[in-house]
Amino acid sequence: MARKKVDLTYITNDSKRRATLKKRKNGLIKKIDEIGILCGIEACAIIYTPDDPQLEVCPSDQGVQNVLSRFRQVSELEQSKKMLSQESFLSEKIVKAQAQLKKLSNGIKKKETTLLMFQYLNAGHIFNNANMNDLNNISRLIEQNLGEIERKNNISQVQEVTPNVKNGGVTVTHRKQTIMNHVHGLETNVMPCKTTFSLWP
Amino acid sequence: MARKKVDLTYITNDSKRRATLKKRKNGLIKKIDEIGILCGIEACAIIYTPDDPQLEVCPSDQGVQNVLSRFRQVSELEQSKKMLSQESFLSEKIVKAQAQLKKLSNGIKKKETTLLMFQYLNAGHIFNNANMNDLNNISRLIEQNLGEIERKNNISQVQEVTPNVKNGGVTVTHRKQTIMNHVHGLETNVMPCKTTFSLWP
DNA sequence: AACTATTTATAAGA
DNA sequence: TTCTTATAAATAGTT
Repeated sequence: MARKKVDLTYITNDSKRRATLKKRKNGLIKKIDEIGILCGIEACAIIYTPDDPQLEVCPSDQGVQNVLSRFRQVSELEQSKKMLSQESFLSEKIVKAQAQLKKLSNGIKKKETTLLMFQYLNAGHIFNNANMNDLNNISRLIEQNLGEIERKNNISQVQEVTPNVKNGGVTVTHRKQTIMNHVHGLETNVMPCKTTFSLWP
Repeated sequence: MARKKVDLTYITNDSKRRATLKKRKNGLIKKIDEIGILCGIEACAIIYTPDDPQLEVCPSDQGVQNVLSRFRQVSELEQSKKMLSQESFLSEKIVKAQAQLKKLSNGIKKKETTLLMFQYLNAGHIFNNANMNDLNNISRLIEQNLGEIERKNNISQVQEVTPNVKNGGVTVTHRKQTIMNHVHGLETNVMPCKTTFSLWP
């Protein structure tokens, strides 16, 4: 918007294109911030720039930023020592991480924002993986069953998958326990986040 | 931006706020579109409006739109018949869905976009669930191991979690198989997507 | 990175 | 609400 009407086609000139991207990215950040504040809604934008490996976060929610940087630190740490697999150590880490997250997520709004950020981070490293549809199926599945898992903390009964009308779902006690074992055994083997976004909550 | 300088505070007047949201939302869509075209990058925005349950998708990628609507149809279908749990039927559905996705994801770019969309849809229904941190941990874990699972399609060896330097990871053959059982047994018990976004890829 | 001539977005008004 | 218009804001080209 200036000096000349934009013609909406790919800018082939490299430096010109990078300049435009920078300017418009900033404009977009501002707009996203504004619409959120003015209209009292959650808004964010993702700009995927393959060449520029920078992850930006709006300074509006310091809590989320803290979570993010902590998350990234853990990712890097685990990347360099992938071999750690002592269950006691790992489950201790999970408990700590959960406590931190719970502390940060006192309001539902904050919770939602935090979740979004994790989703995007996740998307970042999943991009380098072919099994996205599998992952999607599995995460839906697990999400659905986690609540039940937590309620029945002491599971000893070995049971097969059977319909359970009262629950409006399926009873999978034995299998759920096995999933939890997985989590505790492998949680910190985090994939490095090779793909990056510009991102604002 | 007009007639008066905006003061950046929440607009308390209801109709005014809705009007502003509508205008600025449109502006944002346009900007997102433009930056993507001009700079040749992937860009999208999410605007979470609790009251307006509409999921918008830019008409730029018809393929993604198709996937989305199909995905939503499946979600609704499964919501109304949560009880289906015959493994044969379900794994057949998974195979079909995977084929569809593969067809749509011929380029990496398209693949990335599709994944983003699924992530957001996911975020939508996870919002109504308290276990987001658990889910995040688990999905990272599973994502990491799925590639290996697929390679070893016929797993019969029962093995405990042991360090495996050659893989740069952990051998979890038995447990992985169990996770796959879960997937096949429960995949279509999809949570309804109660929360909605405005969304553009 | 800063500047400015313009275009574009939009707050208020009709 | 939708349309119009005066003005603020964003930004293309320039330095």
